[in-house]
Amino acid sequence: MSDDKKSYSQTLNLPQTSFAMKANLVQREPQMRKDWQKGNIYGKIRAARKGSPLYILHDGPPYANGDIHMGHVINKVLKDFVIRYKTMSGFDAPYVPGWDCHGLPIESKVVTELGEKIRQLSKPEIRGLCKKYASKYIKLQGQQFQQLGVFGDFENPYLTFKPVYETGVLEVFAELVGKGLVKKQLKPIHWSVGCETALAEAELEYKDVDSPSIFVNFPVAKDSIPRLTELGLVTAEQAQNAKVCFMIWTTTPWTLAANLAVALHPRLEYVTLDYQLNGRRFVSVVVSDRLPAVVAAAGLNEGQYKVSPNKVLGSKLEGLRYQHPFIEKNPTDKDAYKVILAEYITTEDGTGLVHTAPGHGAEDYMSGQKYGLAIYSPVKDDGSYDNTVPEWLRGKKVLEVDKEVIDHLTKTGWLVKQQKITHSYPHCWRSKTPVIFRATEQWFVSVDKEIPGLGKSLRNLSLESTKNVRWIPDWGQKRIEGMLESRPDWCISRQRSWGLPIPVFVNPQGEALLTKESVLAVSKHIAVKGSDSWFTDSPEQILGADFKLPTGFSFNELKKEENIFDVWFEAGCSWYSVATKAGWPVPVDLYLEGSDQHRGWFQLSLLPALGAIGKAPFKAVLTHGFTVDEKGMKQSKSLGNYVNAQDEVTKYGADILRLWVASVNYQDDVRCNDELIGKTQDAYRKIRNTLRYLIGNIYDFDPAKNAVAYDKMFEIDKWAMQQLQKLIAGVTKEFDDFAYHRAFSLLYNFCSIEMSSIYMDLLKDRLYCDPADSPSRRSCQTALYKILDSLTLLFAPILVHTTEETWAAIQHKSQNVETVHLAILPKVDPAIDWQAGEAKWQKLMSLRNAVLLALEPLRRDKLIGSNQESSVTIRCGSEDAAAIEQFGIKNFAALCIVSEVKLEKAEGPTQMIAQKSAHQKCQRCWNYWPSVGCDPQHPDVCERCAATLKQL
RNA sequence: GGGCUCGUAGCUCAGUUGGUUAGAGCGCACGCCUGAUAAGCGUGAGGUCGGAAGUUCGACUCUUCCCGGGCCCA
Repeated sequence: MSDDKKSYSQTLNLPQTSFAMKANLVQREPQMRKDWQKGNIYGKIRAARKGSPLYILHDGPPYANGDIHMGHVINKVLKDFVIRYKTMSGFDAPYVPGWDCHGLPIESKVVTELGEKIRQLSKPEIRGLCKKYASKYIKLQGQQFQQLGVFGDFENPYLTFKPVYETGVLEVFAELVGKGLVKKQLKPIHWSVGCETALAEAELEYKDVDSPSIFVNFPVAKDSIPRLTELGLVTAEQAQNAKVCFMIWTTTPWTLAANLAVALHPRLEYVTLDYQLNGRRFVSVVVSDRLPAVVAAAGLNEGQYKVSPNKVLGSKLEGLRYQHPFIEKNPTDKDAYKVILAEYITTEDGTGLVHTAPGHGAEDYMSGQKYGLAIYSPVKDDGSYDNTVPEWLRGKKVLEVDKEVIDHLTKTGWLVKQQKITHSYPHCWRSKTPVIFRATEQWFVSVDKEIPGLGKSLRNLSLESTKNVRWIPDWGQKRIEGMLESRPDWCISRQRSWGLPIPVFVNPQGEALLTKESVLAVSKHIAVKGSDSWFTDSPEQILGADFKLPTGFSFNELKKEENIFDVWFEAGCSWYSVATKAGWPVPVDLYLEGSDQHRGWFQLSLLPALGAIGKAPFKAVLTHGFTVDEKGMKQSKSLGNYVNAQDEVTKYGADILRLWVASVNYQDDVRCNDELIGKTQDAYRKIRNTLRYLIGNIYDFDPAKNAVAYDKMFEIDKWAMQQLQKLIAGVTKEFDDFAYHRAFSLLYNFCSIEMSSIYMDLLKDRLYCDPADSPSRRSCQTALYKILDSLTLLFAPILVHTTEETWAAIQHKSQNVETVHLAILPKVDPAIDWQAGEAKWQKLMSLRNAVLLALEPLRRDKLIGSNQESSVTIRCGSEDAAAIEQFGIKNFAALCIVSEVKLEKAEGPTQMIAQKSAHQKCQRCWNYWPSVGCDPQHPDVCERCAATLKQL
C-alpha cells in the first residue's frame, strides 16, 4: 500500500531544475567572471548603450597603496549598483575606475625600503621606483575590485601619473594662473635641519626631550597702559611705580626673535599680578586660571604679591601694544608687537598669553593670517639665523641658542623664571634630529581674491555653487559649506619627488616665470615626454625654443623649481583630465565617496573647476559613512576589530558582500564584522530558494505558447501579478533614490512573505496536481514566469553572479540578450491596476491569518498535522462573508491551504471554528475532500485527481 | 574644544505634516510538514523608541541639556 501511495508522486508535476540549492559562490563566481571577461561583456554593454542618454558617475580615485578594505567594498559596490541600475534603465553609463598614484605614502615607503642607497639615486630614478610601487597596487586593487563583481573599464583606468592626466592638471592650472589665482607666499612647515628639507606630518617621529621652559615679561607700551588702568587692571600708582608687562611662557626661546604678537583667549579672564623680582617691581598680566602656577613659578610666597581686584576678558585687551624684550622694531613688520585673540589658548600650561611667531608655528601662522602679520622667519636652510636678527644672534644655529637667549633675558631683567620641561617634540625620521617650524615660500591658490571680470572670489563662487548641487544626504551641503566658509588659501606646493612638478621657472633675481602660456607650454612637453622630463630636460627643451620669454628672462639663466603639486590638486582636476577629455559633459551626474571627502575630493574638485570653468564639476554628490565594528566603534588593526575585506570575499563570495552592502543604510556608519556579514547568507538563501522554486515550476512553460491573459487569470494569480507591479514600482523608486537598503527590504520581504509564505505555498496544489496543461496551472505559471523574470532583473544590479546563473536557467527569456546585464529592467504593466484591490486583499489576508491562528490549538492537541487535515467554519457578518464569497469559498480554502471552508452568517465578531476534516484524504493531492473515492477506478483519490490521472 | 552627523526589539530596517495598545523580515523558542528537503509552513516571546527635563490635551516624532558613537578640523 505504501508503494501505491508513493507511486502517485510520479503522476505529479513536481518542480524540475538543475539550479542548485547550494550556491557555492566561492567556486562558481570566479568562473563566471572569467566568462564575462572572455566574452567582453563590459565592452558589449558599452556598445549596446552607445547613443543612449549618458549617465556619468565619475570615479573618485583610491590611493594606490595596500589591499582594499571594507570602506573600498562599500564604495565600489555602491558605485556598481548605480552604474548597473542606470545601465539597465537604458542609460549609457560608463565606469572608468581611477587611481591616485602620486604622493607621500608611496614615496615614504620607497624611500624607507631604499635606506642609505637613496643617496646614489636621482629624482627620476626614485620616481621610477615609486611608479613601479604604485603600478603594483593598481593591478592588485583592480583585481580585488573586479572580484567584487564590479564592472568597468579596468583595462584603461585613469592614473594620475599618466602624461595625458598630468597635462590635464596643467591645463586646469594654467587657467587658474591666467586668472591670477596662483600666488607665492611664506608658510611655516616642519623643516629638518639635519637633512635641510621640508617634512610632512607622516615623516615626523615624536620623542621626549628636555626643553627650557621660560616665563618672560613683555613690557606694555606706554600708550597702552591707560587702557589697562581704565579696565581696572592697573592702578595709577602701579602705572607710575612698576613695570607693566604681559607675561608669556614658551618652550622654544629661539623663536622669540621672530615674535610678532601675544595671543589671548577672548573669553578667558585676565588679571594682573603685582610683585618684586630682582629688586624691580612688576605688574604682569596673566590669565586668572593660571595665577597659582605663575605665582609658584615666580617663587612668590603669600604676602609677596598682590592680585588686581578686577578680572577682564581677553577680548577687552585686543590691540594693546608692547615692546619686544630685545628687538626695537621688527624688520619686516612695522606694525608688530600687539595683543591678538585666538581660540586655541588653554589654561593647561603657561600664562594664558601666548608668544606668537607666525613664521614658526602653525597656529601662530593662522593667527598671523587673520591679523595681517608678516610671516617672519629669520632662519636659513641650515638652521642658522639670518642677518635680520640682533647682532648677538646672527649666524648662530637656532637649536643651540636657548642659553644665550635666556642669559640675555636674565641680564635685561625680563626673565621671570626658567625651568626644565620634558615633552614630546617632533624629530626628523631620517636624520633623527629635532625639527623646527620654519616659514618657506609655497605656492597657493587664493580663495578670496576676486576673479577678474567676475567680481567674485573662489569662496564666493563655491558657496553659490553648492546650492545647485544635489547633496545626498542633504546635510552634505551644510557640511561642505561650513568648510568652504572657513578654509584658508590652498597651499598646493610640496617639497617632494613623487608628484607632478609645479612648472615654475626662476631667473637669477629670484623672479618666477609662471604664466598661462608657460604652463601650457610645459603641459605640451609633458604630454609627450611625461613629467620625469621636468627633471631631465632643460628649460629651453621644456618650453620649446620658440617660447617667447618675458623681459628679464633668458633660457640660459632660467632655473626650474622643484616643487610638486599637492596630490589633492591632481585628483581635484580629474573632472577635466578624465571626464572632459573623454568627451563627457561636465558637470557630471554623480560623485560618490565617503563622507570624509567633503573636505577632500569634493571640495578640492570644486575649487579648480570653479576657477577654470566657473562651474561645479558635479550635479550630485552622494556620500556614505564609514565601516565601524559591531559596537559602532572605529575599526583598527591594533584594536583587533578590523575586518579584512579579502577574507570576507574569499569566505562568502562577492554576492554575499554585495547583498550585505545593499542591506544596510550607508548614510550612517555601517556596522560590520564577520558575523554580521555572515548573517546575510540567510537572506541570500531565502532569495536563492525563491528563485529556484520559480525556475523549477516553469520547466514546461513557454510564455509564447502557454501564457494566460491577465483578465483570464485566477484571482490569486492576479494578486501575485499586482504584488509584482507594486514591487517593481517600489524598487524602481528606491533605486532612483539611491536607497538600496529599502530596495533590498522590498525585494527580500517580497520573497519571504508574498512569495514563499503565501503564494508559492498555496500554489503547490495547483502546480503539482492539476493537469500539466490545464488553464489553472498555466494561469499561475504565467504569474510565476513573470515574477521570476522581474525578480531576476531587479536583483541583477545587486546579485550580479546569482542573477546571471538564474538568467541562464530560464529557458524562454523575456529579452534576447546574451547576459542579464545587457537587459532592461521591468516596468510596471499599465494594464494592471495594483492599487485598486488593496482593501479587498487586506481583508482576505487578515481573514486568512485568523484561520491560520485558529488551526494552532488543533495542531497543539495533535488533532491535525498539516493545514489540509482541517476544515474551518467561519461564523461572520455579511461584510466578511461577502468578501469570501466574492473571492470564492474554494479559492479562500486554497488560500489558507485547508481542505474545506464553510460560511455561517451571524452577528458579532468573526469566529473561526476549526476542526479535523471528516472526509477521506486523497492519496494523490493530500486534500481531505468529499469526492475522495467517487471514482471506482481510483478509489483512493479525489475527483480532480481521478480525472487528471485519466488524462495521463 | 569646534563644525557636521548618528543612537527604534539580538540583527537589518519601517515609522507620513506630533494623534488610538510602536511595525516588518531575519534570528531565537516551540510546533507542523516531509512532493522546494542541508528546503517549506505556523505560533510565540522580545522594545521604559540612548538618558533627563520642557512645550503640548497628546512626543519615537518639536526644544534644551546630558550620555555614547562617527567623520572632519583644532
